[in-house]
Amino acid sequence: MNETAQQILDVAQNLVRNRGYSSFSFADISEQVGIRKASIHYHFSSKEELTRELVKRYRMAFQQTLKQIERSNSDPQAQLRQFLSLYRQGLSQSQMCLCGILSAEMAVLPASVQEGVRAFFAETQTWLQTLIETGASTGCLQPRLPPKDEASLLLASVQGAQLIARASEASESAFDRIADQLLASICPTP
Amino acid sequence: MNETAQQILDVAQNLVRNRGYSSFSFADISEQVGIRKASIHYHFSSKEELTRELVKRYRMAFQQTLKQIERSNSDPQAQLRQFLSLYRQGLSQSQMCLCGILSAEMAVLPASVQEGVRAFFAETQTWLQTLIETGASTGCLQPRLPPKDEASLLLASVQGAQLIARASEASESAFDRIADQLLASICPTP
DNA sequence: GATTATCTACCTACTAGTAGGTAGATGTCA
DNA sequence: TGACATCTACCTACTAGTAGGTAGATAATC
Repeated sequence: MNETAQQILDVAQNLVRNRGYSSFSFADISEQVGIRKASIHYHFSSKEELTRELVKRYRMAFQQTLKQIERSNSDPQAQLRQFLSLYRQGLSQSQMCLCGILSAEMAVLPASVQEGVRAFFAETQTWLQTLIETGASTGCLQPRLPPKDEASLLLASVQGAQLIARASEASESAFDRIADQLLASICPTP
Repeated sequence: MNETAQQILDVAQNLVRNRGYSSFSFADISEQVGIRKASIHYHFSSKEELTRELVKRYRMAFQQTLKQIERSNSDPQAQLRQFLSLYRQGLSQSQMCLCGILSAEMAVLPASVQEGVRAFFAETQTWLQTLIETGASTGCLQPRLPPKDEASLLLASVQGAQLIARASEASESAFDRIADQLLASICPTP
C-alpha cells in the first residue's frame, strides 16, 4: 500500500468518523486528496473494499495501541485509565470511534465491513475482559460484575459518551468525572 | 396531522432507527406506506421537514412516557429501573433510540433537526438529573457523582449499550446485569 | 546503448441508477 | 363546485463505478 492509498484512507477515516459510511463519497475524498475521483478506483476497486481496508487498518492500529498500553503500564488500573483516555481524546475532537459510528449504520454496511466491525468489538471486549480478570486475580481490581459484563459496561459507556457528546454538552470534564467513577467502581475501596 | 401523515412518520421512524438519516429515502417510505413517492411531499414538503416533525413527535412521546413513569412510581429507584427498561426494550428489537442514531450523524443533519436532537438530550438529561436530585434529598438514592454527571453516565451507558449491541453480542441479559450495576451504584448500600 | 514492452498512477468522459423535489392532471369526497 | 389527496411524468444533482487513454518510470531484449 503506497503513500496515495494511505492518504486516501486517512481522509476517508476522518470523513467516516465525522459523517458516517453513507455520507462520505468518492467526490469528498478526491477533493481532499487532490486526485480525480476515478483514480481512487485504481487503489481501491470499490467503496466496500476501501471501507474494509479502512476498518482493517484501524483494528490493527488499535491493537498496537493496546499492546503499547500493556508495555508501558504494569498496573491494570493504570492500563484501564489509559484506555479511557483514548476515548476521551476522540471525544475532545468530537470524533467518534470508527467502529462506533459504523456500528450505528450496521444495517447498511456491506457484509465484509460488518464482519470487521464485529471483530473490532470482540477484540476490544476481550482485551478489557482479560485486563479485568488479571487485575482481579492479583487484587489490583475488584470487579462487582463478571469480568465480561464489566468489560461490556466500560465499552458501552465510552462509546455512548462519544455518541451523545455530539448532541449534548457532556463536556470533557464530565467525561473525566464519569471515567473516575467507572474506575472507582472496579477498584478496591481503600 | 392525518392518518397517512402519521403512517409516513411511523415508517420513517423505523427506517431511521435501523439505518440512520442518510440511508432512508422517500422511495423506501413510499414502498412501505403504499403511496407514490411524490405524494409524500403533499404531507411533508421536504426530507428536512419530515425528519423535524419526526423528532418533534418522538420527543413529545418520550416526555409523555417519562411523565407516565413518574405517575406510576412514587419511588425514584423504581422510576430509574423503568427508565432503563425503556432502553432495554429498544435493544431487544435491535433498534436504537431515534435521537441516539441521529446523534451519530449530527454533522450531516439539517440545522433544524440538529436542534431537535440536542433538545431531546437536554430534556432527558434534565429529567434524570431531577430524579436523582429528588432521590438524593429523600435518601432513596445515594449518588456518588454530582447528579448532573450521574445523569450523563446513565444516558451515555444506555445509548452506548444500544449502539454496540448491533456489533457485539452484548446480550439482553448482559444489559440487565449492567443495568443492575448502574442502579446499585446510586442506591444506598443496605 | 537503443528498442521494445510492460507497469504505475493518474486522467477525461462517460454510464446506469438513485436521491430529493416539482408541475400539473386526475380522482374523490362533502 | 371546491378542497383534499393522490397520481403520472418529469427534473436536476449526485452516486458508485467503467471505458479508454496517456505520461513517464521500469524492466527485458536485441
